[in-house]
Amino acid sequence: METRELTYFVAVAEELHFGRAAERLGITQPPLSRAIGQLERRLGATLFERTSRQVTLTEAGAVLLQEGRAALDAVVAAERRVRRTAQALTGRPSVVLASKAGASAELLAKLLHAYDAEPGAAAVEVLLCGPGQQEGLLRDGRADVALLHRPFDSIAGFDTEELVTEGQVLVLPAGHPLSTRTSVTLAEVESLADLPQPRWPRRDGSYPDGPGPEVRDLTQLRQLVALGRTCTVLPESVRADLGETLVCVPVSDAVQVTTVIAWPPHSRSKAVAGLVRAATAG
Amino acid sequence: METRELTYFVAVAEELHFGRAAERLGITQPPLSRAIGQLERRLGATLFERTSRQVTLTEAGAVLLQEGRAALDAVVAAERRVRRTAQALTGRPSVVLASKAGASAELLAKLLHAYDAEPGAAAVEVLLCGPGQQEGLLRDGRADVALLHRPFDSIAGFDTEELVTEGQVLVLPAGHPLSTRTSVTLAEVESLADLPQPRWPRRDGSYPDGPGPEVRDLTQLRQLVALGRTCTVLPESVRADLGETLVCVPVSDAVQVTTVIAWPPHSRSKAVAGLVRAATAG
DNA sequence: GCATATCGATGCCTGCGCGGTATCGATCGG
DNA sequence: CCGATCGATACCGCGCAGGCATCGATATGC
Repeated sequence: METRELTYFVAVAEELHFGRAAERLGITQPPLSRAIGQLERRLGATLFERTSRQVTLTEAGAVLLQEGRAALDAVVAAERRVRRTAQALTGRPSVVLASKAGASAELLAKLLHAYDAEPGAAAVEVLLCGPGQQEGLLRDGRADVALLHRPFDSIAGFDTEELVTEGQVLVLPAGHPLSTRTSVTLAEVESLADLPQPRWPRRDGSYPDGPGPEVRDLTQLRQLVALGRTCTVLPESVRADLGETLVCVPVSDAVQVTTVIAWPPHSRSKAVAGLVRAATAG
Repeated sequence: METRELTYFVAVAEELHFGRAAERLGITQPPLSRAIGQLERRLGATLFERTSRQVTLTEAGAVLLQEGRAALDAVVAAERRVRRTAQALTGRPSVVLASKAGASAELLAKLLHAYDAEPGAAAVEVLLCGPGQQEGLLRDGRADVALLHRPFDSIAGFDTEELVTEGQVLVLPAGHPLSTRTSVTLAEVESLADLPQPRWPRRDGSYPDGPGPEVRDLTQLRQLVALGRTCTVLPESVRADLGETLVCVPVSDAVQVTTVIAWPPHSRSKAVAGLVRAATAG
């Protein structure tokens, strides 16, 4: 199976429409139809059920979508990492570390400081991204190592080391009735009709339904909390960079959040190893 | 990057010889040279340092070998798993479970029994293989789920659930001086000049140097122990199928061995989920 | 109910690129 | 210095990917 065929298949499987998929791929529809047909013949499996009005995935197709995405990610990751190591030879080597913007800020600072002190430390490019994106960055080679937060981020398929575990706090606008409490429960948080929970984007970028505001990052979120439009439950460490207008109250029954450092399981990179060492030593 | 190019690259990287690599690939040397050259140009990286007498990997080449193998495995795994799910639709679905021949026999039997009792259980094909091979089987899709033994097998990149943890015992021919002891230490085992430790094959099939006999599986090993040519340290559960001629003595300071059930992190398969459930429930 | 639009499949053609043969050029051994 | 080894290059032919035109099926509008 060639990566070209896989790319074509994934495009059709995602669009469920040959014409749009072809457009996305920058080719015309006929060769795409033929490529998929040929792939099906070679695999001995029907991947799509198609009428002239509708295209649906078969079970075999669903399997190929899942596995094929992983395979394609692995291929482009290989490509990117080779490019980067080649560049590294003509300059100071560098690693890309992905972290959620705003999360684990203090930990990240300490980590970078500790690693920089190591002899032969590489330049660390920090890639701050939205929640749920680090996984993809790590999988397709745009990042070499990432800070993830269990149980929110999936660590499936990566090697990890635990760094810190912390409880969660409710972040409220100052002056809210609950802001003087010493502790609240999740049930109380969810029943706050005046401060509906914010809605985060799914993998595909769409938002679930609900009354709360749509948010993409912590800066937005902080602003919306300060404006009294929402409240949110976050790991304790956010306390560090909250201003005067926001208040934290521990949530007694929220799950513990563990920050882990994660990397692709076969990483050969000395820089990644050094970062992991610096992280776990600190 | 096309999988064909990756396959070519891996062949050359493994052989470090264009002629032999071409032969292995079933093509002639010139197109192979061109394919590699083109790949290097497209990646903007030199992958091999070649004189007319010697080919060596560059650092970028080493990275591509590592990542490229993983990527190729992912591609062929996708292919195999699609083929298998398509077959499964025209008959009873089946899962392939890989386990080291001879290891965890009792656990495996219990697991299969428990799973068979589930409603809608798939047929389980058991693939008994040599030590260190399960990882590859799972990675390239020949197996869907495997029983691994930490810390011997690498679980990097898989999802796992721990099943049992056990100590290790020294397996000796009956009548050996140490066979009457209630416990021994690793130091004692290693100093047994009359019974040198057996040598297991590496990934590539070659054997390390040393005085002990070369072994490929537990049956061979058991026979060699019985013949008084070697001794070995194995998890306790081997006691179950040792005959009269072999004796076990607990090793006080050997690492604990954990048997885990492992599967590719994105597995969609109900059968795999069922097996994992049966394993952890038992 | 007929005309029309939509959409995937098919037939046909062209050009690129993969693979083969022949050969060159560099390096090492005798 | 000659020959053997091995990767690179030149040249050629064929297969296949991709484009255009069109077909057949199905849902939609008047």
